[in-house]
Amino acid sequence: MQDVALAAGVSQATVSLVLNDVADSGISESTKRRVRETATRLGYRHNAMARGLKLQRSDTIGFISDNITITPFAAGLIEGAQVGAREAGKHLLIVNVDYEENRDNSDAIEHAIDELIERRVDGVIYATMFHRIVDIPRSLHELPSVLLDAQATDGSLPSVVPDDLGGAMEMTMYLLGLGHRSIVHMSRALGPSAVDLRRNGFFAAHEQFGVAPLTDAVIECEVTTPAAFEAGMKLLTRSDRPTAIFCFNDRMAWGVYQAAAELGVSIPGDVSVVGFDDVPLVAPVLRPPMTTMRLPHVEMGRWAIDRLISGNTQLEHEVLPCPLIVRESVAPPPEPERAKVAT
Amino acid sequence: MQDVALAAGVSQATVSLVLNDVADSGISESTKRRVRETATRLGYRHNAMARGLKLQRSDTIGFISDNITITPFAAGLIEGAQVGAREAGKHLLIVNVDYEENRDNSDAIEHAIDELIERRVDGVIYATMFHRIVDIPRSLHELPSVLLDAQATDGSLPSVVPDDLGGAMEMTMYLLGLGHRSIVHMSRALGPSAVDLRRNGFFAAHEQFGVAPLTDAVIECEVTTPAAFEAGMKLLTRSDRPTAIFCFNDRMAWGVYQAAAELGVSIPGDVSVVGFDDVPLVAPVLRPPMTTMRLPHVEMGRWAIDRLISGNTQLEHEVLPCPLIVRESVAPPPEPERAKVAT
DNA sequence: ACGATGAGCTAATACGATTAAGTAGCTGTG
DNA sequence: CACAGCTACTTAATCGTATTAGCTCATCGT
Repeated sequence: MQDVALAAGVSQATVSLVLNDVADSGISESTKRRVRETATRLGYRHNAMARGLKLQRSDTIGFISDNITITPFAAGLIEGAQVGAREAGKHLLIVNVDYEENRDNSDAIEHAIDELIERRVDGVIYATMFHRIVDIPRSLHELPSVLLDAQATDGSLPSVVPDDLGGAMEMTMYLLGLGHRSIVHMSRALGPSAVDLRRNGFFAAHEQFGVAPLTDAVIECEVTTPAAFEAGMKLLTRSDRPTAIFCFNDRMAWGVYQAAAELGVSIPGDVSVVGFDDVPLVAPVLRPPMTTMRLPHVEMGRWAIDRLISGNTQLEHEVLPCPLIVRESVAPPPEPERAKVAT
Repeated sequence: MQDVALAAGVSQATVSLVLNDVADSGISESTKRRVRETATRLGYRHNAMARGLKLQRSDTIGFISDNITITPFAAGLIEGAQVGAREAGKHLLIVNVDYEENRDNSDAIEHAIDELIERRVDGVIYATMFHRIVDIPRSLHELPSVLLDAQATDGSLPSVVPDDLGGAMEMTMYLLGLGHRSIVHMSRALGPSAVDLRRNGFFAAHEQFGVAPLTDAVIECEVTTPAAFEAGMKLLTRSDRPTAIFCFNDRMAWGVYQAAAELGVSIPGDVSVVGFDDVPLVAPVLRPPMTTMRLPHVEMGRWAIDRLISGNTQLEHEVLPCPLIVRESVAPPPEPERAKVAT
């Protein structure tokens, strides 16, 4: 700026006033033009660190996430946040932290937060790739923070999560509404919120509908396609084969698809199969395209950043709806063959 | 720092020397301890902006990428870069830019680069999600930059890309080596480097092996699972059905799997099917698990960041190998049924 | 002719750190 | 006892910007 000032024959202060378009600066148009020209000619670049130092803000938002690699979900969360940030003239400083369910890595997280604080980020988004409940590192309270796809054990921070409960309810109601009365929920052992909530939604829908769930309505296995395939093989060859299978997520549903294909069981003719998450590379390209619940990742990312930027200090806990994506894997239950007693 | 100094009864400079562990600072152990204690007690935090201003560096690397959302590849690239950055004490400032093949968005990219320069990032990684050739915005030359999964039209920047050519050759050689003589390459219209290179590799392998490729060895369709399914249906019902299908990527290969299932064609019994990319959620969980080439995303991300941090100014063009991941979708070609003339 | 007014700009300072150059006090030496 | 040399600090300049109070000068009204 000093150089530009010298070359344009004005003071450094003038350059600052001109380049920042300060209202009421009282700089004449001709000077403004001259300054701007010189700045471009000399290839002047603002120095965000100096400016940040003076202004006491960085226009940067920290984004801490676990295991970005493993899941296809990170992208949506990041994109939502990114777009919102750009609109507000902010940038995203993304830090990835490895997370394993059994390993305590709070050190790594604390460290990441410390570094963000040193950079004087305007706020922090703490995102997890699966909806779950987390302990909040103390230092997160030193600055505005929002939880993304997670909730605090002590509820001490605002957060945004998908409506797993409502989504699972809606999906189950949808199946019940079509006449299904023997629905199995294929899921994993309880633990992460997403698992618990979806299962609760499954039962809540039955209750609301006034239909008793099957006695062994839930079958558990690992959350992988091959594991779900194995489970599906058993399930579909049972004498009391259910008419609909509601899978915890799309990956598992795919496994059930594979089992059905192997056994010559038709979807949705013989059995309806639905998933959850709406993974773009999977759900719409299965044959037949799969009905599932969409996880509002982009919207959640957006909510988090907007919340942070708005400066709202209220302790909110936002639950965003999961839209039902109807495709072709669901049909009314097949007519029972033997007894067509009374229509 | 001033506050800490006051509270500890020393000068601000001393605090700086202590907290930065400056060698030969000649500060006594007792003073050091006292300063550190006071700093902790007062909750002192370094100010990265002030430090950056003074030191003229930000310890931050800009990461520009297109369409982070659409592909499952971004995660690997980012993770590799992230890990390398952390080891070097740097951070990643990630900017996402929308990219559509037909839309010129160089403005958005220029803008993103400008903002990174204003933040005085130590360098920029410019990543694309598909290996292709890009025009380099002028401003990228103002600071150290590396191209990730892309090459410059004018070759003016160092870059790292996967060995699509070599990978496709290796895969084709593998099939040829097993005895396959009628191999079809299912791909899309020429354009992006990945497409061209893999196709070239396919033909180069034939040449090197001294085997003439089929006359209509390449069939083109859209790069989606459903499109590949349609193409696969046609291909597998042809009278001169090939013994092996080498698909441009895993998504397409999946479509061929679907077609094979539909037609009762056995993989790999009747036809061998291979893909490319090794998409984690797809290739290993198909039935049977699919043989494919792994794209070294994490390694490329790592190479890019290391290259940037090393300060090496040489104009390198790194090509990283794609390992062949052998699973179960390949077998020797089936014995021809009619003519077992001369073994 | 002269003070008031306003337009158009500048000088000075602060933001929070790093670091080269100094200084005060002590010790050992010839 | 003078002084070099060391230890353990401190002083002060500097990085690039934003901002406010104040300065200069031309113009205007009376």
